Amino acid sequence: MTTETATSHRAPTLEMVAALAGVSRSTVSRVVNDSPRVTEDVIRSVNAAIEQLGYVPNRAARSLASRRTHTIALVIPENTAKFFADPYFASVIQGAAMFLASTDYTLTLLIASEANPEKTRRYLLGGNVDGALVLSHHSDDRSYAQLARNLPVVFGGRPMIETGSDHYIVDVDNVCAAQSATRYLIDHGRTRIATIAGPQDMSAGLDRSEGWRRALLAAGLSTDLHEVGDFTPPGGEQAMRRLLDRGEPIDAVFVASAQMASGALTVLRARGISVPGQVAITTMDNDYYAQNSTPQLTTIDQPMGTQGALIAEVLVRLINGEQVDKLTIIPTSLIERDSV
Amino acid sequence: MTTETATSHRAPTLEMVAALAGVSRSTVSRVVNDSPRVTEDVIRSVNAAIEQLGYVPNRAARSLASRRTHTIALVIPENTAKFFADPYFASVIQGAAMFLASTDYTLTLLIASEANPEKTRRYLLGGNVDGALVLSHHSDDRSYAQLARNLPVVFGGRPMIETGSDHYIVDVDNVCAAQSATRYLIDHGRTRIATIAGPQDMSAGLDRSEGWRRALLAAGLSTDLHEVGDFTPPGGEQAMRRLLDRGEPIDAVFVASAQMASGALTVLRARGISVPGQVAITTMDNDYYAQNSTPQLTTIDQPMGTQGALIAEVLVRLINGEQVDKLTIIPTSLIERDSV
DNA sequence: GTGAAAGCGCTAACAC
DNA sequence: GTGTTAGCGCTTTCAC
Repeated sequence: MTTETATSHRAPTLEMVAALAGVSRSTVSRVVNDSPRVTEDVIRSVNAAIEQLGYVPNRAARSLASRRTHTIALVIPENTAKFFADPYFASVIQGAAMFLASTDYTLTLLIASEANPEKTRRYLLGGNVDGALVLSHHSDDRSYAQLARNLPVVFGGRPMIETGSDHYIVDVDNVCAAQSATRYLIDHGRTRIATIAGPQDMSAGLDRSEGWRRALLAAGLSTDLHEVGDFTPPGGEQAMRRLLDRGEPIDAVFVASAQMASGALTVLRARGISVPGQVAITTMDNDYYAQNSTPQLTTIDQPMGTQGALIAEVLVRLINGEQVDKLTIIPTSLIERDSV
Repeated sequence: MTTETATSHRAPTLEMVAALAGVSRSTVSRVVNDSPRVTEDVIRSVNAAIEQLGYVPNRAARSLASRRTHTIALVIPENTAKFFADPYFASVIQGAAMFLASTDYTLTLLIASEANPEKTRRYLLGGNVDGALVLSHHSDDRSYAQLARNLPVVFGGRPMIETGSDHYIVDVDNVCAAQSATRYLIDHGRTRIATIAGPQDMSAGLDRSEGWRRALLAAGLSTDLHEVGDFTPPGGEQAMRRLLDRGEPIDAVFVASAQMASGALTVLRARGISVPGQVAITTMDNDYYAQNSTPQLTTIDQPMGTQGALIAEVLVRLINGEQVDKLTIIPTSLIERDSV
C-alpha cells in the first residue's frame, strides 16, 4: 500500500471513438466541434461511441492543435487579503465562474505578482489563455492597459485609464448610482449632506464621490463634508467620527458602501444620534450589512452575480470575434428602507 | 478599427531559444525543467536566450508531451451562492491560490454541476488536471470519494466518509476546538451551557456540536440546549430566539461560528440580557464579527489562509509522489476577549 | 460529406 | 552532458 498516484487506465482517445464508430478521426473531431457538414447518421453513431467510451477531449492536445486554450484567466492582485475580503469580488468571481461553466471555457486564478509583473504579463501573453478578466485596479495598473493590446481583456469596474481609452469595461455606473442615492437625501429635505467615500485610488471610490458631488452641486449645496474610508466597517467608524468631530451640522450622510455604513451607525448610536431622525443615511450595496443594520439601510442594489456573468460573457464574445460594446453598464436600483 | 482579436506576433518557441543559444531543443528543455545534468555554461547561455526572447513554455505542448497538466482543480459545489458567502472559503481559496502561485501549478475553478455529476467526473478524470481540491462536502458527496481512487484529491474540512477511509484530509480539529471553547465556559463557572450549532449535514457543524457535547458530558452537565443555525448572522438570531423561548435557564452559549454569534448578540441585546454578565459566549472563527461585536468575542482562532496553503501543498506533494500523512490537522488557539 | 496527412510545441527515451 | 528521434491527441488543410 505505498503511494500510488492513480489514473489506472488511460483515458479514451478520439482515435478509439473513431474506430468504434467506424469513421475517421477527422470526422469525430468534426462531430465534437459541431461542424455543420456532417451527416445526421454519422453524428448519431459517433455520439453513441463517445457515450459508450466516456470520451472526453484532451484539452492540451486540442489547444496545441487549435491554438486556442479555452481558458480564461482571472487576474487577481497580489494583495489578495484585501481582494478576497471584499464580498463584491466573491460575488463577481462566482458569477463569472457560473457563466463559464455553461460554456466550455475554464476559469483559472492568476495571482499577479507585484514584485515581478513581467511574469504575469508573459504568462498571459505566452499563449496560455484566450483572454483575461481584470477586476481590481488602482491607478497604477498601467500594465494591464498595455496588455489589452495583445490579448482580449475585459475590465470589471472602471480602470483608471485616460478617458477615451478603448478598453472593454463592464461596470455599474457608480457616478449615477451615487448621485441618485444622494438626490434621494435631498428630496427628503436634507441640506447638510456629508459623504463617507471609498478609497480615492479606486474608481468605485472616486466615482461615488463624484456622484455625491454632482447631486449636491445641482441642488446648490455644500460639498465640504467629505471623508474617506476603506470600504470596511472599521473604516466607516473612523470616518464617521472624523465627520462628527468637525463640529459642523450634518443631517445626512451618503456612505459609499454598506459595510462602512454599518460602522458609521455604530458611532452614531454611541453618540446618541438618531437615524434617520437626526441623520439620514443612504448607501450602496444591498448586502448583509444593508439588510441587517439597525435601522435597515436605504441603499443602491447592484446585482453583483450579474456583473460577474456579464463580464465573462463579454470576454467570451470578444474572444469569438463578435462585436461588443466597449462599455457595458449594469443597471442599479434604489431600495427604500428605514435609514432616511 | 474593426474587432481585432490580437496576439500579433507569434510567441517564441523552445526551438527559437535553442537556435539562439546554439544548442538542441532537448537541452533547452532540460534547462527549463531544471534537469541536474547540464553544464553551468550552457544553462547560462540558454537562460540568456530565454530572457532575450521573452520565451514562455507553452502549457499545452508541455502537457501533451509530459502527460502532466500542472493544473489543479478547485471543485466548487454548484450551490455557489452559499459557498462564496462563507468567508471561510474565500480565505481558503486565497491561501491555496497564493501557495500555488509560488509553484508552477495553476488553479482552476471547477463548478460541479449537480444535475450532471458525470460531467464533472469526466473532466477531472479526462486528463485535464493533475489533482483536485474539494472543499465543501455534504454527506452525499460519495462521488468524490469514488473519484479519489483515480486522481489525487485532497479534502479540506473533513468529508463525511465512513471512518477509516483513506482519503487525504486537511482540517482543523473542530471537535477538539469546540470542546476547548466549551470547557472554557465551564471553567468560568457556567453550568447551563447551550449551543448554537452549525448545519448538521456539514462536518464542521457536526464536529463542533460533538465537541460541545463532550465537554459537557465530561463535566456532568446537560446537553439539552442544542439549536441549529446555518452559520450566518440571521441564522444565529433565530436560533438564539428559539433557545431563549424554551424558557429554561441559560448562562452561556457556545456558538459554532462568529457570524452566528453576532446574530445571537443582537437578540440578547434586544431582550436586555447582558453579555457576559447573564450569558457568556464563546465561538469559533477569529474574523471581523468576532473582533467587532460588542462585546468582542472570546473565540477559537483558525488560521484559514494557512489551511488553504496547506491543503494545496499536500496535494502538490501527493501529485509528486511524496509521502504525505492521510490526515493533516491544523492547530487552533483560544483567544480570550470580553464575552466571557 | 469524409478521409489522409501534416503538424501544433514540447518531453522523453535512446544513442553518442 | 548533449543531440536525435519519436511521438503526446488533436485540428486542419487538402484531396476525393
